[in-house]
Amino acid sequence: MSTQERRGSRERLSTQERLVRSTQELLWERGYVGTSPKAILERAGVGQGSMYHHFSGKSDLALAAIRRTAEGMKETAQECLTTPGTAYERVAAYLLRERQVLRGCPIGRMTQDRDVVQSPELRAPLDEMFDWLRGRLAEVLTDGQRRGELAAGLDPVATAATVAAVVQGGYVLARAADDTAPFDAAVEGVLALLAAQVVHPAPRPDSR
Amino acid sequence: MSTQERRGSRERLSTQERLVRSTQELLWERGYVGTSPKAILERAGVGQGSMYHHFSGKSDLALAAIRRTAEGMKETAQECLTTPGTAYERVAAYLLRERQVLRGCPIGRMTQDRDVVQSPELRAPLDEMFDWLRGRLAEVLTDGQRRGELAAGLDPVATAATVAAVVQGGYVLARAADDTAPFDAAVEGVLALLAAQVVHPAPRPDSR
DNA sequence: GTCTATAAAGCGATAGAC
DNA sequence: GTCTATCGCTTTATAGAC
Repeated sequence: MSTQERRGSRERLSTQERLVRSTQELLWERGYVGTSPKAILERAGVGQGSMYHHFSGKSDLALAAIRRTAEGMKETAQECLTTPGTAYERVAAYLLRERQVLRGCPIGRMTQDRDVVQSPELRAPLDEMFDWLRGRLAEVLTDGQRRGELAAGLDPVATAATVAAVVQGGYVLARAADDTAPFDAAVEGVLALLAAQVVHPAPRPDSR
Repeated sequence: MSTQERRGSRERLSTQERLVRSTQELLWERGYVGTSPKAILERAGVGQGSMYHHFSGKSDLALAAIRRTAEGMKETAQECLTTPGTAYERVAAYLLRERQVLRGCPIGRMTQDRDVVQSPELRAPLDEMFDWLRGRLAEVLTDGQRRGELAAGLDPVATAATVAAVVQGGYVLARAADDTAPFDAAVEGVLALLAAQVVHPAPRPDSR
């Protein structure tokens, strides 16, 4: 970690760091096939030689960018899923967190890129990230069942996959409509279905 | 409609038809950015002049292909959603229909293509298709409520968006994992949540 | 480390013969 | 209608000066 990396402004970052961040942005906006080294260099404000000095080529740079993005997504999700509250509330926090819906998921979008999915190295971070996410969601749901908050009949693993899929599919529907409404509706729908699994203790007549 | 179009074999189709079908396949496999006119021509087995005679260019040909694919998807979905049975069973028929999960959704994938979503003309068929799908799913669910099969508290519009999102997101998760399991789990999860909304009439002790 | 120059290949489109 | 030839541009990468 150089001292330069502490500041947020692009100008003070190392060449390597600027390349990775530019690639992260462009992969999100245009996908792997749609992102050219030239575009990356222009956004990073460096010459072609710098890129081929630090990275072996486009795929190597994309790998660094995808790994970085996947790590960031895990951190964001983890924050939502560890908020205090019931299991339902933690899942809701994940589903309702602020998102740039019309931009879609920077990791999910990579799954539609042929070159990415066909390369075991480039696909690995996606696989690992979604696997982790489903695992964490399942943990939260299992935890809710143990505490008696959620119905025992609920399948935590299947439900976790559903929750993750709703988010990814919500992005797809929203981008097709050029409108965030379908995303919000999909989230609202799954939250309502999940709410029906919340166990309400019988109200005690003598409770204060 | 020429007589040639009646047969299934590629050889007997018109040049125009071969171009459209080749484009449909390539858009599914490689997306819009990843599909070159050259690749289309090679798959269709025609020269470059033929393509520019029948279509104004790549985007024009893509428009024809996307419209065709969207129509096909509507027909397939409609078949599932009009099967005899309860509302739950019809939604289940849609969710559980045979799919080439790892290939993803040919329409959903287009939402990750910058050039497609940024063109109102190319995006229109996607928008229309998903809007129609959510509408039909909502109709089936509303129908189920009217017949007393589904809980009155269920929001048909939101739930329809959830169901559509689970399918689209399921594709994303499956492609990331290079495994159909996450898709199946997501579908299983939403079906279980929906099953909890099915109203079971109180068993009549005197029933035969 | 970073730059510019160059290259071979592919891109989307056009021209014009047949 | 269909073909081949060609165009101007971009892509990904390499070479070599500084």
